[in-house]
Amino acid sequence: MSFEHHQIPADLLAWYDLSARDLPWRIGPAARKAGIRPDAYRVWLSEIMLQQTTVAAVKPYFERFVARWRSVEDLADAETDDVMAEWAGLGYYSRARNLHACAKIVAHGHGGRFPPTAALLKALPGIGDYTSAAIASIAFDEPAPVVDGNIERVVTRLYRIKAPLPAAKTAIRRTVAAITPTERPGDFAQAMMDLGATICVPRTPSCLICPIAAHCAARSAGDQALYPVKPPKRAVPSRVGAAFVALRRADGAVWLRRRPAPSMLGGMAEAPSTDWSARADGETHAASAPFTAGWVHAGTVEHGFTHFKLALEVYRAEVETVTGVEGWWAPPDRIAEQGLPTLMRKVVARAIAAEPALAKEKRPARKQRTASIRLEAEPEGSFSLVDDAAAGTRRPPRPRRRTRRTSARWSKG
DNA sequence: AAGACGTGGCT
DNA sequence: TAGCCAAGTCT
Repeated sequence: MSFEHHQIPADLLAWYDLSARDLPWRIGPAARKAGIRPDAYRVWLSEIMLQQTTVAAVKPYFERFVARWRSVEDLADAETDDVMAEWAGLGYYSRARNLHACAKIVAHGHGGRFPPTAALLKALPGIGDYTSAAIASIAFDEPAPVVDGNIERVVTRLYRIKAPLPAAKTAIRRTVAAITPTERPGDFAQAMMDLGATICVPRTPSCLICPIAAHCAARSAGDQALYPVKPPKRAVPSRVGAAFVALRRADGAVWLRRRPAPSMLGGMAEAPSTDWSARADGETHAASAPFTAGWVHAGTVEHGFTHFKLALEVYRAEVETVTGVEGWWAPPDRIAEQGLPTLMRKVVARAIAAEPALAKEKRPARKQRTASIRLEAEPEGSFSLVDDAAAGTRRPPRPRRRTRRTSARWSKG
């Protein structure tokens, strides 16, 4: 098989010329061959956003970022809180912090130009092995070995690499370096990623239409499903906590504060919440309310993170004002601008959807619809309360069975 | 160097 | 449903 290695780039690039995905941060293969290079700012921004994140999720964020900040200098001059708020919902928020730090270095330390080699790029915050190679090859034509999850899959199949990840990374990188062409290295990297994303997919790869099936050892052996070999996953533990949503009686504004930078969701806005502990009960929640108010249990929000599951008990209270604690009021029509991560959007949505305690006493008990109600950020920046169960949206009916929770009323002290 | 770090879509 | 997975980086 090895005597055919030199054919891989040619066959793959021929396929890419016809089948390249049209993405907002890309220039097409035709433009690239005409000597046009993509804007390094857009390449960098897209690569940071795409870390562990799907293309579909990234697209609207990318469009909003480049519309708001047209250059790396613009982004460097933005307020960090604005950058964080614009990032809200994309996840892995240290990326946004590093993004802004990187923009400042490039704008004020490198004259607004990204350094053009992988080695130099890798010194910048948020740019590691993959991203440095991707930017260097796509924006600057350096034949740096680009290795992401797609390419790991493609290469372990091409060469039947049986060593489990991540130990196999060194061998994979060496292999990618050996087949990366000096002509069109950026298109080669993007072609490999397109192949992994559309044909050489994890479960059932479409080998019949693969442009490099002829060079694939796993395809020959028929064991392509075995690669890449990965270690078993650890079970994810559960944590619990409570969140407190104060609503200003006058206008329905929500009291928010900022989470400390180095923590989970660091630097993002939140409705004040307790620590998220491995084990806790109502007593802990009560003692941890941020201030005294008529807190009423409004339901539970469940949220899955990478390394733990979280169940947050949501309490709401209607108040005149708040004193003695750090934070700010977010008017109801401006909640979308506050930079609430998805977990906290769920929390606020749950609290707003909960019926006021007084009304509740007058009405017959009604089943809670915790998971069907959500806050949705509209593209224009508005923020709407969506009730899937009532609105007749044509989502497949979700199996919903939720134990009715009694509203516990208590106040601090 | 293994674990922290988000979220949404798909099976 | 519950798990798996996605253009990784940092410590």
